[in-house]
Amino acid sequence: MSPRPAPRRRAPSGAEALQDARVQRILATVDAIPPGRVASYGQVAEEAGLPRAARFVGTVLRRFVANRGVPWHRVLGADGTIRVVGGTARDQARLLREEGVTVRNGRVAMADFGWQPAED
DNA sequence: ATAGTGACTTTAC
DNA sequence: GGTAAAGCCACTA
Repeated sequence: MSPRPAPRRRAPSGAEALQDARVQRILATVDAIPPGRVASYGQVAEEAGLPRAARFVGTVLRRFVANRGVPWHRVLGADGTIRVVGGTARDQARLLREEGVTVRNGRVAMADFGWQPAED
C-alpha cells in the first residue's frame, strides 16, 4: 500500500483558526455576555469548555475580535482589571462606560458587574 | 521537536 | 495594598 504522509492535523492558524471549533466556542461565549456585564478570561474559557485556557482566550481576542461584532471589551482579568496594553485599553474603558459599567482606575468591580450565566 | 511568547490565574511572600 | 514565581493553554519561530 502507498505510504501516505501522516494525515496529522496541524494546529490551525491565521484565518483558518476562525474555523477551529475552540475559537468558535470562545467567540460565541464572549458574544453571550450581556451588555453592562463583564467576564474574566478564565470564566470565558470555562464557559467555552476550555477550563484552563484563559491565555488562549486572550490570544483569540487579540487576533480576531478587533474587526468583528464581538463584545471583546466585556472581557477583563480575573480581578476586574483591564489587561489590554496600549491605547486599546482606553477604548475598552470607554465602551464599558457607555454600557453603564463603572470603570475606576482601569478596574471594574466584578462583584457588581460580573456576568453570571446561570443567573441571566 | 525545542524554545519563546502572551489581552491569564493562582499562590506565596 | 504590591511584586514574584510557577502553572496553564495554544500559537510562533
